[in-house]
Amino acid sequence: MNRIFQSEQEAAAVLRDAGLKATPQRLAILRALSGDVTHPTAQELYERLATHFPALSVATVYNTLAALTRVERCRPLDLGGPARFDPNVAPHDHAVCERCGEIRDVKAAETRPKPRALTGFSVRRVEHIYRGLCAKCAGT
Amino acid sequence: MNRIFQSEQEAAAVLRDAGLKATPQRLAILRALSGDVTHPTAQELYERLATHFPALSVATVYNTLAALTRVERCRPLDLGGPARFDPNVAPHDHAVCERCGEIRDVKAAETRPKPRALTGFSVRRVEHIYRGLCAKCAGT
DNA sequence: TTATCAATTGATAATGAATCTAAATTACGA
DNA sequence: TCGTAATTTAGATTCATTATCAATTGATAA
Repeated sequence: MNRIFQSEQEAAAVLRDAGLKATPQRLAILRALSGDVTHPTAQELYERLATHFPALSVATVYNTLAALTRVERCRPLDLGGPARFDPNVAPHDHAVCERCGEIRDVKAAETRPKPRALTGFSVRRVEHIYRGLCAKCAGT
Repeated sequence: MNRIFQSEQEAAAVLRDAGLKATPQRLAILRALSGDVTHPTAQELYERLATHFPALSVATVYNTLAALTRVERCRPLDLGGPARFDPNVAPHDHAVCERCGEIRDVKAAETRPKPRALTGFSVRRVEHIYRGLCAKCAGT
């Protein structure tokens, strides 16, 4: 489970431990992303932060997300459309609603197929995407 | 298994049966894509065809691929980067080489987790992506 | 055949995501 | 406090994709 960084100190430590300078923009981005369950896009994060951080640039958001990814503090999701970012780096899967676009975390299925040898291909990680309708959109 | 359309007649029939006009550009695109195992991008298909079809426009390639997708004759793959198109619409998965980018079809794993009910989410289809290294890149 | 007409095409413009650039700023160890 | 490499920023740039719309064409009916 990923948690929100309560204090700047805590967030700053995370960045420094990863060998990244703890700039105010990075702190803001890290704190905004961590604990966010909605899998925001870079643009969404930017808009959310720009209000309280007028000088922030989109480029910085992209840069920071790339840095955080390198450092295993988040993970990009390619589900079609702009990349989304998941602060939960523990292995898990995703359910995507085909109507409203909601992306929900799914516990890694126990039935998760063993990364079998695919005749020559050495599997590093398996990714599962469940596509369908969320409760709301299924209208249950 | 997907096969190559030997004759234009055959390809034309496929299009008409799907309620699509059998234009020369569509025939060319359908025939180029069918039986292609490389999961080409729209751009790649365009370049391949443009040689023998100078008047072809990229827009037409995109339009046709969208039409073929609607009609279940191919399937777009979002794996990061430009969309790729798979003429194999039978359920199967993909192995993506993280070094060279090769995308290989993988028989739908028998171990494929049952689209379980995800507390409210109704799963329509499950997608698996195996990321790792292909035989060549693993340097075996 | 030929006429008709909606579907389709193609050139280009427009949009959107993401990266690059280069100059100005800044975090942080010495 | 300083020096320096890392970082930020605005804007330009690239690349993928969609939109626009006049001109063309496939399919059908006459």
